[in-house]
Amino acid sequence: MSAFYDAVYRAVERIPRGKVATYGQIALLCGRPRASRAVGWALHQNPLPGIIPCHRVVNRKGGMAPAFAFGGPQVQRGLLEAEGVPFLPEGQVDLSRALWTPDF
DNA sequence: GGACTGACACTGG
DNA sequence: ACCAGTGCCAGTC
Repeated sequence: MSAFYDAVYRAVERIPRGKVATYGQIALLCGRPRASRAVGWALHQNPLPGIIPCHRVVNRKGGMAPAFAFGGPQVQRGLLEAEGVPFLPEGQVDLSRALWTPDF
């Protein structure tokens, strides 16, 4: 387990309820603006399910991975909707309103 | 140590 | 605006 992993998990946990963040955002918080892929890797490992809300992490399109883990995209959508995240009829997150901005 | 892979992002046509 | 190609980073073989 590398420090980068910890940084990724820390960033993901920082995402407030009702908001979502893109892999790029997480990578930026980790100090690697171009490590979006590595972020996906870290989340794929997901050694701490339950404390790591991976469902709050989406790609820049607001969608999700084709092979999501905890039961399928439908489950993620349900979790996000339960948190108050606005969804588009296309089945994607409305990044215009739900994108988390690490202001402080 | 080198090469391939993977839940992405960006630029160019 | 959409499709294709390239770049990035960390992990695993």
